[in-house]
Amino acid sequence: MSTISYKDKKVISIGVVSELTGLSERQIRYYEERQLIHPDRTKGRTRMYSFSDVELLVEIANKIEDGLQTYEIRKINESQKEQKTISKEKLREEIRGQLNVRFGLMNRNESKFK
Amino acid sequence: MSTISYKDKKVISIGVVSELTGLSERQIRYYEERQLIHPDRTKGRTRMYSFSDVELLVEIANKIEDGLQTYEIRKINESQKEQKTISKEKLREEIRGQLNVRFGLMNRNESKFK
DNA sequence: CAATAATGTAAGATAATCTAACATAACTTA
DNA sequence: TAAGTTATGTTAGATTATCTTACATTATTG
Repeated sequence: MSTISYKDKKVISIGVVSELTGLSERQIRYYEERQLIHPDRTKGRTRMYSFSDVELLVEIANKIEDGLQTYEIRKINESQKEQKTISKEKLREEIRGQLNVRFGLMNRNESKFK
Repeated sequence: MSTISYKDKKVISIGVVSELTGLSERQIRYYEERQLIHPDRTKGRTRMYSFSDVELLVEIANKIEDGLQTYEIRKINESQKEQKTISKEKLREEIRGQLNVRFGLMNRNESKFK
């Protein structure tokens, strides 16, 4: 659990993100202002993005092209995040169920939510 | 074939690489000078590295710690690269063999080496 | 029409990187 | 042992990249 892959490591600065996405730096910073994206910062305050962020930005760009407004996109993204959490929890339950069937286990060490 | 994953995309600048590897920028540039590593460059001549490069640098650092010299490490890396090419070719042959067994095919379109 | 949204652009400041050079300690080698 | 080589540090000056803030503009929306 919680193994952080390369995809989620925030190691890319804004110039490269701009090239990868085709968005201007102005746009990328603006989407942050509208809370669609959340880069890390270095000590020097340089924004750092992950490949996941790049993917997200491309999705954002598509939605903008479709005429959506930033606050709508934020809502969508937030509800998707919820969705993901839920389905992860469901997956966990499923797995737990299967383990119980196979080994007849009760939940031991780990508390139900973590 | 030749799908380039995030791992091989050269999007990381030297400061971050330094943090990820624990090596000084001086060391990283020196290993380039000794041809152990081959970053891309932006138009502005900023060096750009991939996660694979980061992994390679960690291996290099370990070998240096073991007392190897850069030219020895380069030889090792080069022969490993050869090795990889060979084993990939072997894998290809194996697969080809299996396909032939299953479907009775001869090599059609693709020339033997590419 | 007045406000908001999305984006461009410019200016000045700061951070990050580059190259080149000099220094040095630890090895090698002739 | 003297002279070169290796690996690394450090410094300096130049250049590139990024940051923030502000002002401008066009389109959209209430």
